[in-house]
Formats: sequence, structure tokens, C-alpha cells
Amino acid sequence: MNEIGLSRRATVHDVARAAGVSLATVDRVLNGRPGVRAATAEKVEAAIAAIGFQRDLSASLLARARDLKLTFIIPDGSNEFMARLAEAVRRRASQALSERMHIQTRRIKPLDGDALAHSLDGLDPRDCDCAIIVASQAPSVVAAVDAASRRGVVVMTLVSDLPDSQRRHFIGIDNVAAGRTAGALLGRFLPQGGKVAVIAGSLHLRDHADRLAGFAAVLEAEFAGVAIIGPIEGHDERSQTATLVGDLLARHPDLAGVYNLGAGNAGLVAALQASGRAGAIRVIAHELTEPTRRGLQSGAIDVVLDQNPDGEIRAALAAARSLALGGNGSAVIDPIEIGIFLRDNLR
Amino acid sequence: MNEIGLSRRATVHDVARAAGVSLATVDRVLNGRPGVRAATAEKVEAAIAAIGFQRDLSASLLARARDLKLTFIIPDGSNEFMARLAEAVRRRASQALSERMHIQTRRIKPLDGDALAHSLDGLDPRDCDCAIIVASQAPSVVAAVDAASRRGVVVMTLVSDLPDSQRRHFIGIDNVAAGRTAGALLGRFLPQGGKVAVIAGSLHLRDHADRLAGFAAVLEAEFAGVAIIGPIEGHDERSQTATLVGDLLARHPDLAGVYNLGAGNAGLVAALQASGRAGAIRVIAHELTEPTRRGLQSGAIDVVLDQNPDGEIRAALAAARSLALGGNGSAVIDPIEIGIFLRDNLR
DNA sequence: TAGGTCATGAGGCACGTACCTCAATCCAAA
DNA sequence: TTTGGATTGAGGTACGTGCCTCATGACCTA
Repeated sequence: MNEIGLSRRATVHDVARAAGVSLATVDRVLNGRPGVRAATAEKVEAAIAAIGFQRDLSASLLARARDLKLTFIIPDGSNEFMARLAEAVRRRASQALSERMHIQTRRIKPLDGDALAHSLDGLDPRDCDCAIIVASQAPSVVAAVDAASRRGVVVMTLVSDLPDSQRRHFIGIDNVAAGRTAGALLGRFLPQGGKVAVIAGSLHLRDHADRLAGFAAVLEAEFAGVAIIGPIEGHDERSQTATLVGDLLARHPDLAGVYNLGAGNAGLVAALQASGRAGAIRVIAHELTEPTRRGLQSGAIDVVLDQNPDGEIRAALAAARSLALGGNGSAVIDPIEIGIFLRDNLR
Repeated sequence: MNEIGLSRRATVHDVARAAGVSLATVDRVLNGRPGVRAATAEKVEAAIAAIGFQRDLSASLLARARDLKLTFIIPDGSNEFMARLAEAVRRRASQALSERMHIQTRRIKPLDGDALAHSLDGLDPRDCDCAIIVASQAPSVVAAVDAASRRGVVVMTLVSDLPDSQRRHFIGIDNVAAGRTAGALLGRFLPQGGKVAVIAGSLHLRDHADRLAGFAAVLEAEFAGVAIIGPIEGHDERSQTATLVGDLLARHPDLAGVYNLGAGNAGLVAALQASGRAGAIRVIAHELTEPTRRGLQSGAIDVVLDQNPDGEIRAALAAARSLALGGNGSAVIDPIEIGIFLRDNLR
């Protein structure tokens, strides 16, 4: 186990000695610099594996003497969850700075692929090593992500993924599983069956589409007595959602449940309360924000499925660090868990 | 905002200049070394605040040139969750090592305060900066924790807390909230009311006692139709739990629900299946392990509330680092969330 | 006033890696 | 064999902090 007498951590010097090469060559291999024959590089790799060398992150960051520049691009507007996300970024900024990561945040027009693409196009690799975006599904966005990657900006997706692009990593919950969870809970809440309405923000958002797919699959497979109405799109917007839900309630006096897989929950709660049927209808929503919190407390919402923004930002920063440093895409990032909140376990 | 011309991070040198003292004095203040007048120390603190200095963690760790020594003390035995916890520690070890944290793990006899106390007493501050323990509630443990603290070993609790001791930090979920969640779910699952049995491992464990309190409170306040049977103690042990649940099922042919807030889930599932009533009784359990996973898949268990061991270990390591370094107890640690799993969102 | 203690300053080395320059060596093609 | 580019070695400095020694001055007490 211990190739070096005392119990000391292996350093680049040890690697050089073990491989029978100079420090400079080890350095070239470790940092992917040119001018090393394949055979020599292999010798070094073998030595690294043999003595179990691990680059000292502290020393590495220190020696680089340069901050990692990160840019978060987050939708603006009335979406409370996005505000929460931006707030989480702000909270982490100072801690991140002490770990040599410099964070910049941009807010852009929501649900607008072109705005996102344009913002990405404006990223200069000299002042942005890594961009973290909440992706919308659009060809122009895919093109902009790929272009940024070619320019040398690592792109990661957050909350909503963009699988067919050059994005290096996705940070967020498993949205299909989230939808399944909602379906499994709602099914158990309605042992007699009934009509359940589904509300989305926009099915062009990958996360919304995934949730819908999971939800519908579970109800179909396990709860045949439950019928789905919709999905209807409220564009993550309070007043639009309120109007739509109002119509819905008027048209279906026997509605037994609602699953809002997008935002706009303030409108949902308002419409439920206006109809006088809040509490009589089982409601599941997403993201613990002020409106959903109030909805839980008043009894208008039964369950909120939550993705922890702080956890996501932490994971994003960790991923950015290892992507920008290690270079090898095999960073160990633990998945984001789906949280659950009822009135009785609100924080 | 930026007191130093260029956008460069503030260093100890900047602090010294701003405070009008020497580097040595800044160093003495920063690291709590003696030989500084109170007035001078205040000047330095003021300068730190004014220019927003933050110690560079990388450089600090590097300069110490010494690993942080951590010792995890985790119950042994058949408790699957504890095995999962130990496994999570093992998985993190190598990453932690590259961040200069050396991890050691001890497994001790479960549910035995004296074994834990004895293990703590054996900790030498020279080879353990910080001990992370799964606490059982016993006077001998409190005494051992306090003694270790006096010797200079920082103690943190994991999963089960020990509030009246010198432990510096607790890492784990809010177990009262977890119990409330179980109660709120089970109540909604049983709109007609009915009898619900509660099984615990040992009420001497703080986490078990907290869960019970939360569970009972919600049922009493919101679901008057649901009656609690128990709690009965299965000592987190498979066969004991199976026997107890077998008796329970025989004595209560009309049992509508079970909440197992401890371990021993393999026994619970076995007894349910032996009785032929699995699937007809709503069951909520804790911790996603092999037995609970199988229970979910077979339909014997409806919901598993989970605390993510990987997340807990990550949080523990972060806390240990900032405690051992910063010294000030005000480390920003984000709370561990309660995860929820049904058959349909198993990972 | 002499001797002592305490507070502070000045300076330097170390930690492990990144990145630079310059010289030396190797190898293949001419 | 010569030439020239590719490869490798040797050695240095820098990053920001921790920790050490030694010198200096201030202040107190006998």
C-alpha cells in the first residue's frame, strides 16, 4: 500500500522518481501540455497508478494563482423558484471566492431560447471558464452551447437539461422520477379514483416534459381509476395560471386532484381559494417557495416536491471545479435528491 | 467594495497594511496565538471586516502541511443503514485525502452507550482532531464526549444527536419533522381512519424518540380517526422485529397502517408477507436499504423516508474542516433534507 | 535604575503544484 | 554525417498562509 517508507502522501516528485523521468515531464503529462511521447506519457500514468498519486487540490489551486470564472445564466421574471436559485448563488458567492471561484450571475428573459442563446454567444472564454445555464429546449440554444464549448467555455445545465448538446454535465433532480412520485402519491390519496388536472409551465422545458411523462406513466400503470385532464400550459406565470385553473374548476365540478408541475403556484392557490374548493381537492406542486409554503399552511396544497437550490448550487460549484481542473469528465458528483414537504414538516 | 485597486483577492498582507500592524501580528490574531493586546486585536478584526478578507483555504491547508485526522464511530451489527453510512465514509475517503483529511472508521457494538463511551475515551488528540459519532442517549456517553472535548478532540454527532453535551455540531435530518411527515402521509392514506402501529428500535436513541413525538403530534392534531398502537421496540434487529410484528398482526386483524421509525425492516416485511396482508396495510419505513427497497418493490412498503448517507458524510466532512480551521463555530452548513421514496421513484 | 515581562516587528522557510526558460539529448530525414 | 525539430531535463519563481526565530521597544516592578 505504502510505497514510500513513511506514511506521507505521494507528490509529483515521487511520481517523477517512480517513473524515472523528470519533474517537468510529469508536469507536462499531468496538465496535458504537448511535447511528450506516448510511450513516456504511459510510463508516467503507470507510475501515478502504482503509487496512488493524487494531485493536491489545495496546492494546485494555489499555484494556478487565478480564480475560476463561473457565469450563471438564470431566467428572470416572476418565477419564484428562479429567484430562489439566484439567491442561493448569491449566498454561496463569498464562500466560493475563498475557494478561488469567482461567480457572476446574469438574469435573462424567461422561456426565451433566443435570449439565452444570445447571452451564451456573448461569453468570452477569457472571463468565463464555465457557464451554468437553465436550458430551454430550442435549436438556437443547442447551437449556442456547442459554439461556446468550441470557444473553450465549459457549459453545464442546471434544473432543466439539454441532452443533445455539448453540455458537459447536468445538475438537477431526476424529473421523470419526480413525476412518478407525484403520480404515486396522488393515486394513493384518491383510493376511489377521479379526475386529476395537470398544469405545466411550458412543455418545451425538458424538466416539465419529463415530469409529465413520469406522472402519466404511473397513473396509467397503477391507478386506472384516475383520469388525467390536460396538460394545460400556464407559462409559469401567476395570473395566467389563475385564469386557467379558474376555468378548469368551473368546467369540472368533480375535479379530485391537481398536479402543477410548473411554477405559477400563487395563481393556482388563488383560483382554488376563490372557488371555495381548496382543501377538498388533493393538490401536489413543485418547489418550496413563498406561494407554495402559504398553500401548504392554508391546506390548499397537500404536498410540495422540492429540489433544494442550495444543494444544486453546491453541486454545480463542485462539478465546475472538477471539470475545470481534472479535465477528465469522470467527476464524482452525487445526485440531487427530491425533497418532500407537507404542512407538517415545513422548515 | 474593492479597497485594493485591482480586482485581487485580499491577503494577509493587505490586512496588515490596512490595520497598520505587521504580518506577524495579523497571523497571531488569525490563528488565536497569544501575545496580542485586545486593542490591537480589535484593530486587526476591523481591518479584516473592512476589506472583506477571507483566509485562502487552499493556501491555509497547504501551509499546515498536515492532514486533518477524523475518526468516525459507527454502530456495527445488522443495521443496514449503519452499513450504508460506513460505506459512504469509505467512498469519500480518497477524495477527502486529496483535500488533506485523513479518515479512520471504528465500528462498535450497537445500542451500547458504554461501548461508545469507551471508544471515545481511547481517542488521543494527537491522532484525532475530530470525532464523528452516532450518539446514543446515556450519561456515560455525555461524560465521554465532554472529556474528549476537554482533551482537544472536537466531537460532532451524526444521525442521532446528543444535545446536552459539548458536541460542537449535529449532522442529520430533523427527526421530529420526519415523524410529522410520516404522520401526515399515513393520515392522508387512511381517509376512513383506523389503527396504526408504531415500531421503534430503541427510544433511548434521540432520533427514534424525536420521530415518535412528531408522528404522534400530527395524528393527534389532524387525524383524530387514526389510533396509535405502541410503540413497541424491535431493537433495530430483524428477527426481533419479525416476531413482534407477527404478534401485532395476529392481535389486530383490523390493523390499517404501520410506521416503523427504526431499522429491522427485513423482519417487518417478512412478517407482513407471512400474514398475507402485505399490500393491504399502509406501511411507512425509514432509510432506503436493501430490505426497504425490496419492500417497496413488492408493495409491502408504501413510502420510505430517507436520509442520504452520502450527503450526511459530505456535510460532516465540510463541518469538520471548517470547525478545525475556522475555530469560530459559525460555519455555514446546509441542513440535510428528508428524501422520499415510493416504488415509482426508486433509484 | 536595573531587571524582567509583554507586545510587536522583521524576516525567512515550508507546503505541493503550475508554469516558465534554457540547455541538452534524441531521432529521423536529408 | 549533418541538420533540425521533437522530446526531455534542470532549475527557478510564484501562489498565500502557517509557523518559527530573533530583535526591538514599551511598560512594570522591585
